[in-house]
Amino acid sequence: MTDRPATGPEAAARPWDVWQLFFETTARLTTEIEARLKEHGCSLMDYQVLLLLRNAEDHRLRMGELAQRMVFSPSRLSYQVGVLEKRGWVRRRRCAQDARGLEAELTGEGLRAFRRLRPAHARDVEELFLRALEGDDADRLAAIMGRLARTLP
Amino acid sequence: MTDRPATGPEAAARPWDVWQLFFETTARLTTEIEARLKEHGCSLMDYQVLLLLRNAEDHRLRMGELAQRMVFSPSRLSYQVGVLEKRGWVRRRRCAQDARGLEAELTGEGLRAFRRLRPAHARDVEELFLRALEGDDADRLAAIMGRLARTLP
DNA sequence: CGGTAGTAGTTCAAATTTGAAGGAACAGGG
DNA sequence: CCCTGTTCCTTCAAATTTGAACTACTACCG
Repeated sequence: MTDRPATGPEAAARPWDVWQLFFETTARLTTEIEARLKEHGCSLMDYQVLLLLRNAEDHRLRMGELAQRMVFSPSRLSYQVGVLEKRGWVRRRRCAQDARGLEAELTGEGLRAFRRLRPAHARDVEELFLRALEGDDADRLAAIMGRLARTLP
Repeated sequence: MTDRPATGPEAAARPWDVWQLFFETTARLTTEIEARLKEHGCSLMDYQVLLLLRNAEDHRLRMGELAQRMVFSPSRLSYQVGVLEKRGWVRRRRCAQDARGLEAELTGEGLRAFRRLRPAHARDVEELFLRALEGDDADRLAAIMGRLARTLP
């Protein structure tokens, strides 16, 4: 008797191995996607900020909101927006409702940059991530990620 | 007719949404696990290096091999091992077979540190990751990650 | 009002990460 | 043996990330 009786055509994965595989694969995947995007002069985090702003109402988001969605600390977001601002892709505006707050707003230049970067990045994600998902993998993965997200604090 | 006909009880996930959810959830998960591990005075990358060395033959690995498995650039690994070395958890030894190379070796101190850290970290991974996996989620996730890994360059 | 606690972002120094450049050792012709 | 090209790792400067202050403003209570 082993601790892993064969229960089907696929042997059951050991929980800890699943974690390790998940962790390593995630790192490899994002590293590769990042490397390809950088050839076009943009980091993955730069791109994600542009994406979030583009999808936002009026192409703007409060700094705090943006930090939440990027899973960034406040200071990291502040730096990140600073970089994009210097590049002319984003602008900071004081928030009308709350004078403490700021909004990051996508500039026309930023929107053009996003549109320019999107095709290549979409192809990279398609090739490196989506293409590997077979059958209902995408739905299963989405369901699993959704459960993980809801469990998180 | 929409572009997403209902094909079952669960609506099909849009590919791009799956990618975004995967990306964001991964970030939240590792950020939280990292934060908890750090309360015990160790970063997640520190821990991963200790883990790889502990599982290696003779508790040693070539720097290059370690870099590959950590998905680290050579310079990043060099720095990381330097940190662990200063802490007394790892030692560098010149490689006998190839005088160009070095091996990172876990010290007794390092092994003790690993054993001290493991319980809490295992609980964190259990609570934040494994607990959210229902039914055959673990197997499916492992299969998907395996396919992703094999697709990567 | 005035005081007090809490919130939103920024800033600064220290730690980490990146990417280019360099030094030493192997490999394999010529 | 002596080149020449390659591998393995380190080093250095610049860019990024962290975490602890710090500033300005809001919210609420007396």
